[in-house]
Amino acid sequence: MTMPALREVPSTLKTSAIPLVKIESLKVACSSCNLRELCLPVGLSVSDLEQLDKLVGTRRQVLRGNALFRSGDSFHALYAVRTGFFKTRVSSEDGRDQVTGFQMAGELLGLDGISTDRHSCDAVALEDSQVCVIPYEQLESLTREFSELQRQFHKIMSREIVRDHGVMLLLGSMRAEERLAAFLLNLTQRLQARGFSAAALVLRMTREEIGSYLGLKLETVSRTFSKFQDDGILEVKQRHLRILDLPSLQRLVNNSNC
Amino acid sequence: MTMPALREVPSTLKTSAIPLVKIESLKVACSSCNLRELCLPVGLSVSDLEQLDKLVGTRRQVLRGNALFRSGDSFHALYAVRTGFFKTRVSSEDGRDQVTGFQMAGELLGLDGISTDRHSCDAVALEDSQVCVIPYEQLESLTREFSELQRQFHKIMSREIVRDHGVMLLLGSMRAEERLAAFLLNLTQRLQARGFSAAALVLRMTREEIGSYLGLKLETVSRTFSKFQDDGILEVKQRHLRILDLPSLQRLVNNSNC
DNA sequence: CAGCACTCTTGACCAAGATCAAGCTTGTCG
DNA sequence: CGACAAGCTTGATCTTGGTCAAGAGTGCTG
Repeated sequence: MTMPALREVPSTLKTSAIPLVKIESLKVACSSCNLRELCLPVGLSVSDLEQLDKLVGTRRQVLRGNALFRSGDSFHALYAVRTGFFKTRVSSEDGRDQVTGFQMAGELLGLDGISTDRHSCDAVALEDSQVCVIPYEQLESLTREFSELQRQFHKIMSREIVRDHGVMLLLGSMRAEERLAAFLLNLTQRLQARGFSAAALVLRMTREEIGSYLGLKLETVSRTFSKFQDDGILEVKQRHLRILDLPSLQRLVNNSNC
Repeated sequence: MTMPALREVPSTLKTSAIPLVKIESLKVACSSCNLRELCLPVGLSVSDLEQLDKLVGTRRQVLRGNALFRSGDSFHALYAVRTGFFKTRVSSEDGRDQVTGFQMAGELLGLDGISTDRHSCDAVALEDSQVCVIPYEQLESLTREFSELQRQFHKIMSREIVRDHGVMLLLGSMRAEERLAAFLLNLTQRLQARGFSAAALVLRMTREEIGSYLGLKLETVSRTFSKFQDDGILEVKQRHLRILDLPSLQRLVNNSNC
């Protein structure tokens, strides 16, 4: 599998400046989407699902390196990743970036925008991707009518808060090896839930992006990968990983100080 | 002002084991609460507010060192801090804690519980406190009827997500002085929004709790306080702080590398 | 195909913050 | 009042991960 260099497209060319590719022809209804057990529709009845189908009309393609939205963009919709892979990041005024998450198929993007009607982070595609557009006004109306959808939506927001707390725990109290191990375990769990092998994976992000997410420098990420390889825990070939000793990884995360 | 030692009450005595003090006599309706411009009611019409009054019936007192809820407790209600001060914390399996936030009057606790119907963090009172109990089932029903309340509730959840991203940025990319400066600025802003002086404040938490929140050890927090005092930025007397040079603090957060 | 841009790896060295330890302050309680 | 317990400060030392630098791998592009 080829993995060409990801050059970020200059900011001026991003988001609204790029003609949005809408893909109505390839329309797939939520009710027949193979992600419906992972995405917004989880737990919905057939009739609720039909309502959701009316809501999620358009899809949008985002090419690698382009932003789905950027900090400051006005907020109109949530996005469900249909194919591909994203990162989200926040920036401080003095230009420092922090990757706040990586999103794969079935995961929701844009919840940050609800609070102020403007997005407060960037969402950038790490490979050519497609998202389902969920107009927010309409979603709010629909959740007022269908309590199961409302419940599911609230759970998704709450889950994001819980996830963020987990990242804080990682950033605030784990050492480099523990952070990387926790990251890898989380990735493989999510890939497994999508039917991929738990043992072999291809990273979609650079060492620098992993480092930013984990509060480490790229050199430390690289060294830690090498150490895991030396210890027989991983096989690392650039972005291709094979997990050789899952229990060791789990031990690193749980029994860290032993 | 006295500040007696905070001994944490043993876990077995907490939450449900302690007879909950319900304070119906002191009932204050949301519509006449002096926190209504900071709390859930923000932006609601008079008629919506009257609905909210019906929902928020009981209050509950939580004494210093006691938990309002703990990780694993089943989730029934959100809580709005009416008086006092809380911390929330998550724990990893191997016993490490991470303080994920400090909550003061008007702020909401318990959003973490929505995702799995169980709380995933502890909320502990740092001083004797009172909270308004917001039964969650009823809140959901009410938000289906009143779109302004719905909108406000969603904004609060989203704001929590955005706040968490800010903490990740802090934990992932700032140095000790910057972290403490950012923490102090955040605290004073929130105190100011509640009508307190921006220049003088009394910390409700220990150095260790600040350290946990900021991903630092208590000694580092203490040393950094001392450094700020030596630099003429702060006056530090145990938990009593006076901010002498606000611009310097702001510069520390923004122009960190200059 | 050559050159380039980007990413990754590795080594040498450095520094921020952790750890360990001692002593001090403040408030509690018998 | 005196002893004790928490919490805080400060010093000395150590460790982890950051910084700087060089070089190698990979794939794109002219």
